[in-house]
Amino acid sequence: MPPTRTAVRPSLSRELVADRALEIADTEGLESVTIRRLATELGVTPMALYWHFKTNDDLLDGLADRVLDAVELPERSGEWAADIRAALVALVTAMRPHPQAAHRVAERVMAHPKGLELTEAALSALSAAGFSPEAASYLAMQALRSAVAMVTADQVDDSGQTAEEREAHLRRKQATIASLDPAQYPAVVAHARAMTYCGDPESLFALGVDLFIAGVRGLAEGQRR
Amino acid sequence: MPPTRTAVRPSLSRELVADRALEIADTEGLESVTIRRLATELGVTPMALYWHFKTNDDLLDGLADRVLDAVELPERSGEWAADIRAALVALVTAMRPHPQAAHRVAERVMAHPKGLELTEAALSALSAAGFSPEAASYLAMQALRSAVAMVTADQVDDSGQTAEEREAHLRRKQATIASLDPAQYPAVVAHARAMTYCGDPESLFALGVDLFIAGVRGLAEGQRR
DNA sequence: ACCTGAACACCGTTCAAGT
DNA sequence: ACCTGAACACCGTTCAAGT
Repeated sequence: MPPTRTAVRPSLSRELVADRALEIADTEGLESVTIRRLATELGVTPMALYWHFKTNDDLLDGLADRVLDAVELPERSGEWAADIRAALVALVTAMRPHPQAAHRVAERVMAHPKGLELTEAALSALSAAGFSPEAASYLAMQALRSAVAMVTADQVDDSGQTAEEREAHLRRKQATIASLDPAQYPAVVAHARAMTYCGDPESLFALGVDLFIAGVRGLAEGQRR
Repeated sequence: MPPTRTAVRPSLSRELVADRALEIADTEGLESVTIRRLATELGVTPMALYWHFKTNDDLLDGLADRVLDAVELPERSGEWAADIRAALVALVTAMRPHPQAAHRVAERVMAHPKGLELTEAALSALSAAGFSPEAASYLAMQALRSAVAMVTADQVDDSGQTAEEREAHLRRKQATIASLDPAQYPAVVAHARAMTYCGDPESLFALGVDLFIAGVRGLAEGQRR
């Protein structure tokens, strides 16, 4: 019965495949996203995926695009600091559920309509703040990278591992730091707990945004001094 | 004549292998650093490298450590802003020749004596600035990520390619941006040139450092208000 | 201590073919 | 349009063995 064939295995689409790939990336890391692995999970031949994606790289782009698809564009207020903050928060919010994919997402920003909207908002805000095109461009890119930094801040490194592996890694790391010579690295040893466990992710997230905004504000004041 | 055997192929060492790996990473990207490829270049069996490195991951750690080895530790001045700036500049200076390895280097900072020295300087400076252990730890890590961002700023994405490929990619990107609808993305189109070509890397580098310092200074003032 | 050789289970990708 | 099958050239890694 050919009509119910889709009940057995719904035919693939670029979005469907990319979403499955994103799930793999979230749980096991980006480098677990392979054509062959993905094909097996989708119950399909590796070659089937080549109809939807040119290469494995293209697949990873598709995965990143799914994250950008979810960006909810902020409305402009006209106040430059508020606008650039809103753009930054919008991007970070979309990326937070997918820290493992963050780097890829950043690379795709200029190739995606939502990414371009965010960049547009950032650039016009920075221009309004008085920065030259060169400075504004650099700061916009730095905002992008700050967003990646915020999103990946909890996990000490973004080597793709499962959640349990990463926790174990964190514990090992804290033990290592705590066992350092306090005479040689007093501040590091004193910060062992704070460096590895983040009690309140929300407040650190806010701190990251504030840091960037404060930096831009400081530079802007210097600029027009 | 066994004594001159070393003239044909000097015996391997962890540092020698890592340095060759770093060269490959610099010219062709991190993912071109494979055990087999490296073995071929060194005129040796793939398995020979397993004597010096446990896994391919360990090899990449070794490569990153070579970058950190070259860090020249700044002397402390006692003024916190100057001290954290000096630490940031020291790290960026060491990483700049190796942008492709920057991410890996950042991950190794807490596992390397030079990295620990930098962290020690950053944490004690941030404590002196009045930040809590949690905030200081977060800002120190953000400094690290800012450093990575600065180093990789020129190359639009860090997908490992040769220098020529990256230039071509840049040109293509500029063309793409320039061909966007100016009605929809006026600021982006206006910044097409500034976004893709960086006239003076030094000044942008300075801007990145200034941005971070200004941000920390702004937060510190808010903190003790 | 330091390196070789054979083997295994992965991987991306091309080409030709099926429906 | 959408997918299969066989094949090729890579890859990391284990195990046993050589000197």
